[in-house]
Amino acid sequence: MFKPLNPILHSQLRLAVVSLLIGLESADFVFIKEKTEATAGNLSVQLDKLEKAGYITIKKSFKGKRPLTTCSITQKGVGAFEDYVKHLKTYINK
Amino acid sequence: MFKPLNPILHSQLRLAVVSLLIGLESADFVFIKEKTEATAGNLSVQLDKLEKAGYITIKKSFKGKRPLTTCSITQKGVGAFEDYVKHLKTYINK
DNA sequence: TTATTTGGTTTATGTTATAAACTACTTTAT
DNA sequence: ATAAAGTAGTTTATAACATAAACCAAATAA
Repeated sequence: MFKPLNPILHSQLRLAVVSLLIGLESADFVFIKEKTEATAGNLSVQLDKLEKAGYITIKKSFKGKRPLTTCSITQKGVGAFEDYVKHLKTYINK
Repeated sequence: MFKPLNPILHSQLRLAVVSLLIGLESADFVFIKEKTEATAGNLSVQLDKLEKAGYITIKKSFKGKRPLTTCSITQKGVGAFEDYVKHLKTYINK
């Protein structure tokens, strides 16, 4: 009846990040921070968890002289998201 | 873009409980426990939180000689659930 | 040159979720 | 009658989580 929800995605910020990255080639730290209205600290931590779960990849580089952190969703991440949504529906469809 | 999710409902078990109670006149502790597959301890704690939030009412009585805990959703609970689902959609509709 | 801003990371703290242990009683078996 | 097992929960201890605050390194502005 109530299928277990993936705890990695059952977090407001991590879900927002994954949701944002879906359909996007990639997005950088600052962009994600602005869209999700997260604090930098929290975002840093949660991106790490998503990466460790294999749901996103994080690439570090420089834009000019400044550090640039670029994130992309992986196939595994897309699959997990779709699964999460499917399971969520067992909760929200009355 | 990403509306904040009500933290009281953004919990697997509490969401399952509210989801279950919607459309039901009432349900007792054991029934809810079975349907949600929660442990009794966790369920006890989470029902308490839902009651303190005003989302459900809890009535204690006896069925024969045994204690009976009966839960019903309140109007406030129904409203919060509907709101939660609406906000969730900002996350899950791509 | 010192102050501020940018782009983050680390750390400390409070909150949450959960299982395990416990309470209080009832029913069943001996 | 008494011990063992079952029912219906609650309380408590612990681990996981979310978050803000403090921090770091470098760049830019004053």
